[in-house]
Amino acid sequence: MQLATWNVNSLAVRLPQLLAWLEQNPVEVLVLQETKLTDDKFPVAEIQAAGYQVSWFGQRTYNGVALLTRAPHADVLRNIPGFADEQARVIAGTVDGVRVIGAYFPNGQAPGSDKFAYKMAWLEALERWVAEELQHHDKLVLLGDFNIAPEDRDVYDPVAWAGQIHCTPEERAHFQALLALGLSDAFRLFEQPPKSWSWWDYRNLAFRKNQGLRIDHILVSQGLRAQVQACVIDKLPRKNERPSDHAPVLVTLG
DNA sequence: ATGACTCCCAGTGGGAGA
Repeated sequence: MQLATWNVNSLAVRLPQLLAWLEQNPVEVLVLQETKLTDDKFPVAEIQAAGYQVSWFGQRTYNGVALLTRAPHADVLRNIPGFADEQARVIAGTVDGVRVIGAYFPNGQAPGSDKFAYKMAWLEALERWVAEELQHHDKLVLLGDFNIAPEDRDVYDPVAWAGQIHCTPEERAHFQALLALGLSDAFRLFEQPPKSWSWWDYRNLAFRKNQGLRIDHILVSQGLRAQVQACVIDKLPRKNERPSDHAPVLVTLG
């Protein structure tokens, strides 16, 4: 069973790339972020034609998430229960006995800003909710665009990025808090190439120079950890014409 | 270098992303 996450940065623009990618990577589960589509504009027919059952939750201009599964999924939740949020950032469902939570974490913009405070509040709410979900689901995967680089080795220039958004001690403490719930960073269960990133700035020829961050993650519960066989970042879509700035991340469960 | 690119909504520019 393969699960993947991909921030597509506008599904309206990236739909052809998504369908091509799914042909090459017929994963059982895919969560999308930054669809940037209101629900009435979601391309449900195209995605169903590709062989997926899909739930979606969007808004115009910003945010927007979706859950695609080959098998039927149930118990769909949109956003974090008990956390009033005007932004469409979370979609969860259960498929093949696995609780899947796809999330587009807030960017935070800059430490000290209102958006950073929102990010902190959102992270606290997420942790409370995931802790509760873990009480009901032994097999759980939390995956998406976390907008957090957990360690300096996840940053191409950790000195320049020290204390900057995605790299602040506060954000990294929240990432550790998620791990402390019993989740494991699937990517770090394996030897990985150094300088592995999941996002590269559109500017400055950053992809060509491999200047990026690892901010898209797949966290697995203890009940799944022994089943994790591989976790990789697929850089190929970043080489497309008009690519997303993020690459998909995939995990393989045995 | 307070930039660089891309997307969106807008409308001949500006905000946001990361």
